[in-house]
Amino acid sequence: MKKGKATIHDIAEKLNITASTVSRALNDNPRISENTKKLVLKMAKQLNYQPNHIASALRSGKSKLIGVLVPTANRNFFSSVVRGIEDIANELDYKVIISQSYEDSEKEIQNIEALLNARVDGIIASIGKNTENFDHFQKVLDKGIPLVLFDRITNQLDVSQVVIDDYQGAYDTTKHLIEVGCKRIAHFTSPKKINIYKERLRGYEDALKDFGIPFDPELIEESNMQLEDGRTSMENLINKGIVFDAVFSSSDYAVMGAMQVLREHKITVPDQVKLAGFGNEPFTSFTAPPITTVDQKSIPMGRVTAETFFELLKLDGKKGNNQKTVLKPELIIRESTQKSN
Amino acid sequence: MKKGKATIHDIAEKLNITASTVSRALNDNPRISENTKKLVLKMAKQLNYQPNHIASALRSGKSKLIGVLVPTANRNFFSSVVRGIEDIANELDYKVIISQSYEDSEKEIQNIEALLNARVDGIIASIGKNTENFDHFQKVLDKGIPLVLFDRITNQLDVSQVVIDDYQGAYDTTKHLIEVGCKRIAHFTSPKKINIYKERLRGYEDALKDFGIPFDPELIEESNMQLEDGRTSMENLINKGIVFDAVFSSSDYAVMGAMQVLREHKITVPDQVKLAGFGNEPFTSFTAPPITTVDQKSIPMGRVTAETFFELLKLDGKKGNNQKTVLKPELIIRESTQKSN
DNA sequence: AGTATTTGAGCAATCGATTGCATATTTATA
DNA sequence: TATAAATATGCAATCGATTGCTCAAATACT
Repeated sequence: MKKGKATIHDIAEKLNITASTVSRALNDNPRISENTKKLVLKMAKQLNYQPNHIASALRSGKSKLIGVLVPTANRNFFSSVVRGIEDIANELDYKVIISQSYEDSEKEIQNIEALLNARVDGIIASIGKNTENFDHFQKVLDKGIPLVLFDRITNQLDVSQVVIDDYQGAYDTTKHLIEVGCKRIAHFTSPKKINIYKERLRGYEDALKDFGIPFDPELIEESNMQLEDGRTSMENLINKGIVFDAVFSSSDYAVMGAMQVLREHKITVPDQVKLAGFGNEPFTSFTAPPITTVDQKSIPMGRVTAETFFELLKLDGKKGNNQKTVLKPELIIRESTQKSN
Repeated sequence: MKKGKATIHDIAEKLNITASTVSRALNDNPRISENTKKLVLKMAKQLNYQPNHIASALRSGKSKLIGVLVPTANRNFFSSVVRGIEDIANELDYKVIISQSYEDSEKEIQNIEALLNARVDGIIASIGKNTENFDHFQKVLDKGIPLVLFDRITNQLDVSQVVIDDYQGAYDTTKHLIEVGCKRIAHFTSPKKINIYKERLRGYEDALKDFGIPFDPELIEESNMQLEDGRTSMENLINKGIVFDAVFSSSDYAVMGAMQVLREHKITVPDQVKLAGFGNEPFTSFTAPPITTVDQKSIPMGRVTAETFFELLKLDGKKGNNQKTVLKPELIIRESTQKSN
């Protein structure tokens, strides 16, 4: 078959009208009569007409593509956010290009470049952990291209953003640990510049303060927050002989590592040490015992992010006020923080 | 700023040559002198020229976009395959549009439609579990658009595909269980039409046969293979009073569920029952005990799939022989199948 | 020197849809 | 019944890059 390419011209020809009319009819332009629209639609169906988005993108300057940049699609949180974004985007007839930075600054820069080259109408991004320079994002803003950041944000950019209340999540978790009797709560955090870890640390500190528990810097372990790092952190605590009865980790992965090390040392969870993570990665519910964690409301976050994005898009380059949305996280209490007898 | 749009015309003007020459120079066309090329490249850099892929796509009919359709990007296996694909694609200056079917046939059809509408140059896909009708893929083939399937394939389509040797993986795993002393090995599988589960079942059966262990249909549990299904399957076995000393599950998720139920029943792993999964999802290494599983070589699979795809692309619609690549899986032996004393 | 080749570059059409600016036909208003 | 206003459609340029064809100049070959 000859590439079944029906164009608006073919429709026009059959109907003895012009392509402009067909184009307008298809776009439901009010200047076209209902009758003509009906005819055009019918003929379009009959010819199995498929609009050529490329042509339309070229002329209109709108590609109907959104670039989504995430550190990795492989994390439940990110893939769920993406799903939320897709839900909204697809409703509005936009497609989503996902690209992954793998927490690599260099790749992040390249990906932004590539997305712009693909002529996306805008970008939704979550910043890689190791990114400390934000010029590539600033460039996007400078070009007047809609940009929304979610979760991994920075305040070095004047940009719309959607986050959860990391402070609150951390505060609630720490409070919960205190309420189940913990007095020496270790905290795993990251030395990286991204806000989320700082906020979680702050929530932890404030909860301690509010409940009259002294903050002890010895209980803070900084790392890259992967599973292996969690193991190392836990081994550090144990080897240094530091006394602790709980760990609140800013990452589920790290707390998982900690749990492994505890088990190897025959230290029981939750009896001797209670554990809480952050992120509600699926595996936290699989483990024995299942791990208390903070749900980041990923799908709502995706939807809100997309909505914010589309509002920005509507402004069409006109500078509006940047929106900053903060979603409430949810503490998911599981066995790992069960009160000991 | 005025959308900093430098076009080939701008370059041409500055250099007092025509756009055609610029275009050819940029594409390294042999009909253009080295000298001119050098000048063009220099001016392009100077004007910060960014090629408009949309325009080029319209004219050339090549969008340099590949549509990748996966059930969910949220699974380590799929996201790793995607990563492998991206690696190769980016090297060749192609971008990847990921779209997720969420194992929903309807969404799968829509996504294929959307990808075609986005004028991707071709599609790489893994079929959703619930898909039993393949017309939408056939349509892609009929249009002469390159299509490569990986992992979740079907033999109802005449198409290039990349899989791992599921049979071998299952055979090796079963053999391993037999070698560590198991005689009553249950198998979790799916009733779905996709090949992978059938092949794994076949590998399981053949290994039993080769080692003189009778096949017992009572030991086969069919389900959708999610964590919950694994729980149910395990409960079924226990409730029916079926004797078994191992489970080989075609899914890591299901085996995880089984492990939970075993623990609840105070049945120890690996002493009383040994467990093996399939997929090498990261969490299988987190659990206590870590679970023996089969690694599906996801990144190589992605790379091979992409390579197959690009070969197809080179044929440019000319019917070549469909390639079928089978990769060797790797049995990852962990504590859950440790020989009992 | 005279014709044949090769080399380098320009012209203009094209990809398919969109859109500002007419124009023609009705309908409404004075 | 003119004239203004509204309605429905056409014309032609345009988005930016690509490409078949043509042509001039330079080089090669009897």
